[in-house]
Amino acid sequence: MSANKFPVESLRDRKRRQTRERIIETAFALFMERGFDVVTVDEIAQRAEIGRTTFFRYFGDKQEVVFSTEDDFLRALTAAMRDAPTEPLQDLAQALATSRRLLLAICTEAARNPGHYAVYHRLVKQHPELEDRHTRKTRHYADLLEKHLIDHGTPPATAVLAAQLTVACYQAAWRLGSHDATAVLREANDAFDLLLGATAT
Amino acid sequence: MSANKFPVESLRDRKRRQTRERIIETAFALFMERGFDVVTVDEIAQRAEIGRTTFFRYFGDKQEVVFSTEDDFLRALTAAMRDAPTEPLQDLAQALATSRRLLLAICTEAARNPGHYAVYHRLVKQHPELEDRHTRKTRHYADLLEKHLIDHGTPPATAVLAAQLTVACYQAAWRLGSHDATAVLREANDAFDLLLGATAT
DNA sequence: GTTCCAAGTGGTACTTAGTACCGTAACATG
DNA sequence: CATGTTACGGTACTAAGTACCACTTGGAAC
Repeated sequence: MSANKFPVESLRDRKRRQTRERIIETAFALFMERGFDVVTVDEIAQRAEIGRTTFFRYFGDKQEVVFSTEDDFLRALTAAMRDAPTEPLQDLAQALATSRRLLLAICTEAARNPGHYAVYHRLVKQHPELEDRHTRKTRHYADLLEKHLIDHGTPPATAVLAAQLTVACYQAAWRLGSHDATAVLREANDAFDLLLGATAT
Repeated sequence: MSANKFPVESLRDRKRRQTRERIIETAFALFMERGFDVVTVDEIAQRAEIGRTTFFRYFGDKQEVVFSTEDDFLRALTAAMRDAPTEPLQDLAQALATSRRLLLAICTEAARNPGHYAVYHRLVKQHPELEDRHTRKTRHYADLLEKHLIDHGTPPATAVLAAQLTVACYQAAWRLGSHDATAVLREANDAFDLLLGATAT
């Protein structure tokens, strides 16, 4: 179950990884070229030199290809949560400070691959159905943040709100949105400052 | 184009409204009975005694039936925006107060039909693809709020954030979520109080 | 290396959502 | 009542996603 990173990647694993990457590259290229909706799975499969069936073995549906980096973000987030200090978090301000730091971990991970992020950003912004899915992802982050806060002693109502406010800052940044990951990160921080600045005064 | 409410509803209009309502009722009944994903459009059409083609004439896709009350909410929101005082809105606190009032208008409209809201709530919570669409609706509200604020002099960055924070409060209420519209309304207000309470201190 | 098992692959066939088109029926208007 | 417009339902099509099956390939044991 766990990815024991060093039992040497077998030939099978390498091939699997390669075809996965080939699918992703092919799909993104086609999507950017002609738009997500008009590109068929058949087409992606052909260009990636695999069968249609195989495509759906790697990705549950056409949209999932677009969100293929999701796992990396989740890993970054859970790692950050694991490393977070275990002080009890009582009020909204404390909760926000924590979830802000956790969100930052995700953005930082995204910034590790600026090119990919830029393409992702454009694609999602241009296709409502992809943005729907993107917000599902965001909802999931909110759930994880919320759980983390509750586990650290934040009252449920406060935790839920803090999580939602945090993703709201992220959404604001996304919306103001340059296609640049680090810019989004900066804007998210600005949003937090604005929010907490109001709090401090 | 505009619904001139009094040229007396023609026979055609009445029929149209009736079939529309019949489709909605039939669909909701089936969805609640067996789940959104397993009910086919064919089935809805048969039970509603219309052709499959007609279904898609009334609703762009299967999901749209679930969100058939959307128009009412939008009407309520735009009406509230029209009636809103035209003082200039500068800082985040002012912007939040305004968008809070506007959001309230939507919730109030929802509370006018508690039974329908309860069913809607259950359905959406049980089906991720519907929740995706639900958040698209919420995004749209955010866009409208944002525009309203900007039109009333709020600086763009502040407006975007205020709009996102507002829907965050709504989302928190939704998530804490009883199936009851008035309860959601109350919880949303609590969320605002919590948020602004931090602001005031 | 040969054998054997597990895993990955691609093809066929099926269901369903959604679109385009067309002839027909029902309403509206003079 | 005649005529134009709007709504309707059927047929046929494309594409996503699923189920199933026969085939191939990598891994491991002997």
